[in-house]
Amino acid sequence: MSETTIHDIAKKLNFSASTISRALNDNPLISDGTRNLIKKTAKEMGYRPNTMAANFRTKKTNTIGVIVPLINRHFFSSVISGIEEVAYTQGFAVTISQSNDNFEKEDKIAHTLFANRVDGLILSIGMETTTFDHIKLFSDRKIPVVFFDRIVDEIKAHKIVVNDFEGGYKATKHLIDQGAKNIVHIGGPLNLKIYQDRQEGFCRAINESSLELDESSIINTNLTRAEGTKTIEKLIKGGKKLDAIFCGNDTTALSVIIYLQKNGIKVPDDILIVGFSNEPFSEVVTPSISTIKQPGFSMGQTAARLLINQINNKQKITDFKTITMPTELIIRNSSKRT
Amino acid sequence: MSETTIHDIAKKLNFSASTISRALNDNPLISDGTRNLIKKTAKEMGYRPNTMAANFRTKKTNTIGVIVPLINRHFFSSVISGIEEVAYTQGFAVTISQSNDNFEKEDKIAHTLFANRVDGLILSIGMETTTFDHIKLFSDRKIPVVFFDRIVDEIKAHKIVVNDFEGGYKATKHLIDQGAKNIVHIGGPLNLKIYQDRQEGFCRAINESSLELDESSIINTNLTRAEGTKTIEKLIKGGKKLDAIFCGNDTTALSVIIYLQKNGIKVPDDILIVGFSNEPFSEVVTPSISTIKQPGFSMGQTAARLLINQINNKQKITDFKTITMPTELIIRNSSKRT
DNA sequence: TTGTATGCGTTATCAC
DNA sequence: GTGATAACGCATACAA
Repeated sequence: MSETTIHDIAKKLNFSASTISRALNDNPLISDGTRNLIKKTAKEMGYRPNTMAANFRTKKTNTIGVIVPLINRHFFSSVISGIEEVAYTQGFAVTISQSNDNFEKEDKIAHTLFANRVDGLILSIGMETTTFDHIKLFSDRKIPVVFFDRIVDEIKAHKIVVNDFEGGYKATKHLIDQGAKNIVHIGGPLNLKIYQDRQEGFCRAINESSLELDESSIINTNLTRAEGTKTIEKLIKGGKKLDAIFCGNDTTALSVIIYLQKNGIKVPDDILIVGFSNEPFSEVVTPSISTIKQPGFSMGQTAARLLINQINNKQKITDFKTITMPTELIIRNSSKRT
Repeated sequence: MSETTIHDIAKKLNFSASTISRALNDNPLISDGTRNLIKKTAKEMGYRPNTMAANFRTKKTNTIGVIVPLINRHFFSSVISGIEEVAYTQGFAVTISQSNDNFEKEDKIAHTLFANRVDGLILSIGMETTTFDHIKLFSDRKIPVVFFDRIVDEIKAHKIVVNDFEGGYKATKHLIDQGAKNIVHIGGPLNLKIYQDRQEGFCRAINESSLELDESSIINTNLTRAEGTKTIEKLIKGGKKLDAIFCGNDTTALSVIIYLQKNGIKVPDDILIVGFSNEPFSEVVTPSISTIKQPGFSMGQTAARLLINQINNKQKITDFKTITMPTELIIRNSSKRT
């Protein structure tokens, strides 16, 4: 019933447990003969290493903790997929949690992951998160942390982002190039840097053009489908003059398009729309949504590589880099002036 | 530098380590006074329990292992999301891996999860998997296993599936009710039981009606976008008489719709379409795609609840149940006879 | 090249 | 109620 341990093998072979341990870990001190014998016997006896015991002993879990706002979302599951792929080849397990954009949950998850002594943490913070003690828990103790997408300035760590500024700029510039004169930006909450950056990209593009930057043309929401609908409704019913909208994500773009269509306003004929993220649906809705592509999978790969490097190279890192992945403007029908 | 342990607290408070341990674990033997004192001091000293040590001692990791073919896919990420949600509320962590439908990887993942002594395993097997020693590793040692979606007959365990037969039946019946006379089924590879079942549902519905079941009306593909396009092209160019198609998944339905629209054939006016899975895009494309909803999220929840029940109730289970989650026909525009 | 001794931090079994 | 002690399975410093 009970699992065989290295002691069982030792007894059977008249070796000491340390020899068994060394042989199984390919320690070069052990002679080929005994190593082979030990490995063979271990297999015969159905030996399965108790990683828990080894972890406890070595204070290494070979586990990476991941916190995302929501697993079930294309961008995040792509990132997770990329993380898992790299982690697997490097012998790391991946423990995943979702914060649901709820600070309390994020905080609790972080503490749990810490208590489980994950070797490193990769995360994208939730929308409510404004304090970072739960992250400092890790960084203070030299446990590597890598941020992606929704990053945090206050904490020194490697960060993987897409160039949100560039994305916002490109999207807006494209609308201007299409002849839009009154462009509205429905953006995300400004406590998240990505939404700040997208918004700044928007502002820059406007300012570089001959258009006026109008405060009332920037609305910040939580970028859900419901909020998107409410926001566009308020704009339209309020008589806001607009001929183009740069939305902070595709979901918002979608809700806006649906609302407009329902109310007899044509996209792109009357109002041009650009979204952000290249969600799978954006390609196939009618009209297809112009958007900014974020390379989720390779962001995950990069994050994992960076983190594992830190885990393996114990020497402390002095210069943390922020890797900015390029964005790509995908022009589809929602923004094509006919 | 080093973490404070229960011994540090014990020394400071002149208690024994056991008392600290008991107090921290709310053992009723400890008096309220000392418990409060200990908890307060623990907090002050920044004590963080070393879960690794506790796990090692108790042989419980409070961790659930999950293996899916591909994380980055809506159905699977939904299931994972459901698993995580339940696991979190019950105090379990979730370790996730993707097999990429590769047997070797699946095997290696299973062994790693076992070595890490996960308390239970939830999985959907890969397309290449035909032997199950890597799963028996768990079941032989009474470590609970729950299968979902792609299940295995050979192993006794709880299983969560959707009723694919019922789904196929409902979809086809709906088309018949809409007045379709020549219905084609573009189905998936028959080595996977789920596609067999969907196809059987199709056949049953046809047979129960006044329509003839025509062998040439069933085409099996790998259900990719490209295959879908090729298949519908061949049908149309071949002059196949058809007024409705039941597609094995939404992706195929989408590719069929796009092809038909490009070729001046109207959906649903000329040809009715029903898909399968309720992918996010199916709701928002034009025409919106009628489909069969698979409750991924609640499948994940159910799987996690079942697994955690087994983990907590040590007594061995004799009757394993296969839970068949109901499918839901979602009627949208692609199949509404106008 | 192999063996001996020790300890990781916690919980469980006794004892008092 | 609380304390002393052992044990979980493994890896490693030190010895031989």
